[in-house]
Amino acid sequence: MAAETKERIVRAAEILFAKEGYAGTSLRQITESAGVNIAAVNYHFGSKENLLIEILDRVVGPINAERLQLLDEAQAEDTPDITAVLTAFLLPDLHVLDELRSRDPSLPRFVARMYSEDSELMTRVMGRQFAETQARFYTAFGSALPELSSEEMAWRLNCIVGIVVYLFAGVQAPGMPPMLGPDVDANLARLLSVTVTLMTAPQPLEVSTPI
Amino acid sequence: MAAETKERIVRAAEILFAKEGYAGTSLRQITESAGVNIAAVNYHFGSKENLLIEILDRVVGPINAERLQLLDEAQAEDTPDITAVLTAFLLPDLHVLDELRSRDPSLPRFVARMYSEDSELMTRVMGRQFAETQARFYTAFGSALPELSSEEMAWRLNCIVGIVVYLFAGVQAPGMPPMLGPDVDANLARLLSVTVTLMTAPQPLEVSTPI
DNA sequence: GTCTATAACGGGATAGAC
DNA sequence: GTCTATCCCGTTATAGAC
Repeated sequence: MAAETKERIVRAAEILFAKEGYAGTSLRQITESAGVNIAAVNYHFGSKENLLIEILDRVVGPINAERLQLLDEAQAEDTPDITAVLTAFLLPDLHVLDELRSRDPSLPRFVARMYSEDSELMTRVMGRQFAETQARFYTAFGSALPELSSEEMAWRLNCIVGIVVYLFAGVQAPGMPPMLGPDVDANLARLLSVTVTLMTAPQPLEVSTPI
Repeated sequence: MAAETKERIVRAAEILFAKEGYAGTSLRQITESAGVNIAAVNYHFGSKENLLIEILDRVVGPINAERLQLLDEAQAEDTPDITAVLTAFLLPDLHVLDELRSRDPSLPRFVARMYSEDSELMTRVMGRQFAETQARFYTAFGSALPELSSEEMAWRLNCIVGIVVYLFAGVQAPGMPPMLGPDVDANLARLLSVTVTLMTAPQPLEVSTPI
């Protein structure tokens, strides 16, 4: 029963963390929602913080793994163009988002929350997860967009990360349809149409500083 | 001393909320950091939640006020083009971001946090603040981009909001320069170059659904 | 391996003196 | 308007029975 109890805790905790935040969720809520004893979290994970780390790794890990795999495939034959590199970057996000959403509609927000939480813990986990991926993609984007300064390229890539994080946040203005539909391919196409344009926009002129 | 004590509490609390989140900040932290008595929050604001609402209003209110004013000015003579409307939309963000940053480097993150917190409270405050602004800008963007479907227009505008929220979050990859420099005009120019391109990208084709 | 019970502590809020 | 003292509750974590 050990494995099942652990799983029940993880499934309950990730939803609660997504809805209420890490600090806003108590072990009582988690264990009650999971239908396990209140002592089970500390028995199986050692502490509330270790539970969060496990959940973070489970969510972020697959994104990076698929990103690197898609980039490998795109680079197998020749230098991929910007659409191919962006697809390798974005598609894993949409897959994970879809998987999270299918488990619980509020679950994707968990990822967005990680980005606006500044704690030492988040920086550590996210940094460890994203280090390799970042270097690989910076190089790939640089090859696909040789005319762009690397600084501007990184800046625009950050804009795209902002858009993706916002998708995960699932912010929905009243009366507006959700930003993502049920079809992953359609979502990707729409996202590519703006992000490809964004990355290939002409390099802006330096603004002259007044005297 | 009443007014000063209230101010001291607000200034201390907004920084702590930005750094640790609402749930992650205790009244003891706030009052200690403000150098006031622990009972002062409940005396001046009634509750911790009312304190948050006051801080939220103070941050979000000026953004909307300036947005509407700039839009009024842009619409005074004739129908403004997309750059003018986007400037009215984005410049107030950069102003507030700059003002927050000058008070404390971690303060802008407070705004980003509001977007990823899903609580009933956030939805209520943000909804009340943004309702009028949203309607006015949807119309203005529609006039500036008549060839775009209103649904696609709203979708892209959401992408821009995502970028702006990410700017407020101040996420900074290791070894990368911050996304915003000290000069507001330069920041605006850079932001406009990608957002104008994003909004004026050709309308994507509908993805045909396979049988 | 899982439970109950409880320890040890910190949380928000308030009563009442000054 | 500001303080001290305290209430009452929920928090994480653990000890020990089963």
